[in-house]
Amino acid sequence: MSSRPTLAAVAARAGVSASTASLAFAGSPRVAPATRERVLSAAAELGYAGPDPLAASLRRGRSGVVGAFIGERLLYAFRDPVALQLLDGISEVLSAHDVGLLLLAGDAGRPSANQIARVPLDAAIFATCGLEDDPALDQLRARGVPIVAVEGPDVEGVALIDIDDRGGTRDLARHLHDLGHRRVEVVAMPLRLDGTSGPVTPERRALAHYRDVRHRIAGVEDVFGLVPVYETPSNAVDEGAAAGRLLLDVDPSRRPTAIVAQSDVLAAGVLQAAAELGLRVPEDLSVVGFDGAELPWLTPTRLTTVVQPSDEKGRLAARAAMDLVEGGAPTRVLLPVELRVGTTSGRAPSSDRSAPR
Amino acid sequence: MSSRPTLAAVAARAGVSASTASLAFAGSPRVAPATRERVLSAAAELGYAGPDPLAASLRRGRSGVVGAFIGERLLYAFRDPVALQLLDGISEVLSAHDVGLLLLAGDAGRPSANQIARVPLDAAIFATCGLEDDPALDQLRARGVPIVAVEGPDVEGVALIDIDDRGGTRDLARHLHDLGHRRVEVVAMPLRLDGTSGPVTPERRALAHYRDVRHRIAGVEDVFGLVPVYETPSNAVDEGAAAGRLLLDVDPSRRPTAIVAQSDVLAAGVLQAAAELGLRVPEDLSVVGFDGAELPWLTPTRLTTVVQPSDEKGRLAARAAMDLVEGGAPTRVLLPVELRVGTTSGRAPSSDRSAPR
DNA sequence: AACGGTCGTCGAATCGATTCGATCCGAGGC
DNA sequence: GCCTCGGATCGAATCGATTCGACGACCGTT
Repeated sequence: MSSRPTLAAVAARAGVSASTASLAFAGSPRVAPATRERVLSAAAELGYAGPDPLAASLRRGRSGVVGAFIGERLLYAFRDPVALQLLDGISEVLSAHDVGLLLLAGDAGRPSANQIARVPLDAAIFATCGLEDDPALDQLRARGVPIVAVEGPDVEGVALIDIDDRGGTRDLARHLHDLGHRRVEVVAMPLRLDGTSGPVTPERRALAHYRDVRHRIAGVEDVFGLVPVYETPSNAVDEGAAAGRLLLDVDPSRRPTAIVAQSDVLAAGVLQAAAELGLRVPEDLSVVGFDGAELPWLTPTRLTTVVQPSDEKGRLAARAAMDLVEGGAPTRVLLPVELRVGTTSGRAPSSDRSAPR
Repeated sequence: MSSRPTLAAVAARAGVSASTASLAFAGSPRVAPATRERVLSAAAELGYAGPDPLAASLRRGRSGVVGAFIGERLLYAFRDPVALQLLDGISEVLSAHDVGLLLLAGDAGRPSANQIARVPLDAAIFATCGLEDDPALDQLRARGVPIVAVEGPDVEGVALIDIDDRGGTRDLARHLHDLGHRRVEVVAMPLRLDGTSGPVTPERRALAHYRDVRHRIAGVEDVFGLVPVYETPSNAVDEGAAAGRLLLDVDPSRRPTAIVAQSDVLAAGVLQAAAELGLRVPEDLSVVGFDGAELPWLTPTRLTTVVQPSDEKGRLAARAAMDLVEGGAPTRVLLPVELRVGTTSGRAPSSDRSAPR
């Protein structure tokens, strides 16, 4: 009936002071083994399960919890294999430090200000959201919570983990160019999460929230100049398929010979659309993706893509977070990516082919 | 340079007592609007972002954090669409209460005792793990943390959210029986997470950790009696495919005419294996799943399956957790499921057919 | 003018540990 | 026999808020 026993109660029963009991639980070498034993068995008798994490956190000034901000609703965010690997990497490192991982994703995709205010965070990782004007960002900074951004907002005082989106897409584009492709179109991930889809206008592009999306467009343009970009409302297979149908179901003379999807998931959708329309890949159409995600159901097709180290990204982000907690200064990292040629890219159809280089 | 301002500092600057300042931040109606204003602007001037969650939590005795235990490593757990929906449901409800969701999954799949001890939890939800002898369970109970189990451990004092696994599989089995199937085999999810795969012996079955797996076997046996059960090491498409290859690549006279996969994900794998072996579904083989998961890449195939309300399960679990936090008594819920006949089940091949009933 | 009732503000106790410097004790050195 | 040293334990301050009962002032009654 009475409330749980406290450290003081245990100490009293063991005949030691609270400070000693605390030391005993912390496993300090300054307490004699025999004493520790006494304390521990007193605790067992009282059903004391160890120091209250809340009280300990308050005193220590650390909560042992790191928050991960997910830009979308959980359900959608984790359909993305890259987001999943990222989070897995984060979780792996945090666990090793006995630190908890708090998921922050609201109903509308964005955690409420209230929620952020109530939750004790040692650090925050912006995992799949890239808003420089995110209100949560200011809120956290005001509170003095260290922040790590993964391909996220590039702001003073924030640690940054980036991958070479632009270089990677450039390699991809060059690969296609070498194969003789000249009519290339891009299927883009959302530029911001407002449900918009369709051809991307310059105005729209100026509104882009996500740096990776911008960079992945820029990489293609480095090689092909201005290309049509079609924005999907969400990074999902079916949206890729929908975009694919629109771009491919046109007069063959206007049909692109290659599609650069900004993610493997979108690319899978485009492949699906191509199959529906009876287009052979890569004979009639090349499709390339980005991420190097594991999509077992794609077998035996192997997507031409750019492999990024998603899990390493997560691990680095978590380590950066732990570093900041320890008082380290924010750093920036740029991770390399690697082109992986699969079975979905080939020479441009002969009627369209230009002599390579 | 100096540390963050405290409530006391803000109060001093506003010329009120700490208690009043606290009331002001809490939005209590007992504080005069003018005073509240003074406090708020004093806070703004000092760069005070609101009461420290840790201190507030300690005093209140609530941390505003609910933990979700994931039985596996994040990466694998969330490949399962059902787990994802479950978590999404949980997240939705918790967000509405301004409560944070802490993911507990260790490197080896199991959070370390240390991690659990350090993290302040108001309640814990056992989301995708069903161990009655989980050490974490005892640890949490000792600490007095309320627990909700989702198809999880059935223990005194724990709230339980269950679905009708047995009834659902029974419906599924009856459906197959009505179609004339007599040689039926089960592809099971892991009975416990130790990497084992292969035919399930009675001894193995006794070791089963997961109630849903046991119930889903029992449901089939209610109709067909003892049937061969093949255990997969992990609930994933490729494991389903591997199992499928083994069970289907045998002499046609011994080949099952129907396979009951314990999840849609496994069923998808079996379908893949069947395709590789040139078996037509449902003409040569019927395949049924469980869950009613959304697997967009399966289109246009529609799996015959049992639909369970995964998201509702999550929402109920979260509500149960909030209830327990408020001091409510643990309850048990059994959610209904519904058979959904798709395109993957049909009459048993004529050579095998027995006259239905 | 005394009194009852509100409304707003304040004091003080409390939540449950951690931690640093001080203290105490016995053993060993000279 | 006295002094020192080191290991074990203890006291007291502290972390930063919340909350309840008390208190003072002001208003309207009778």
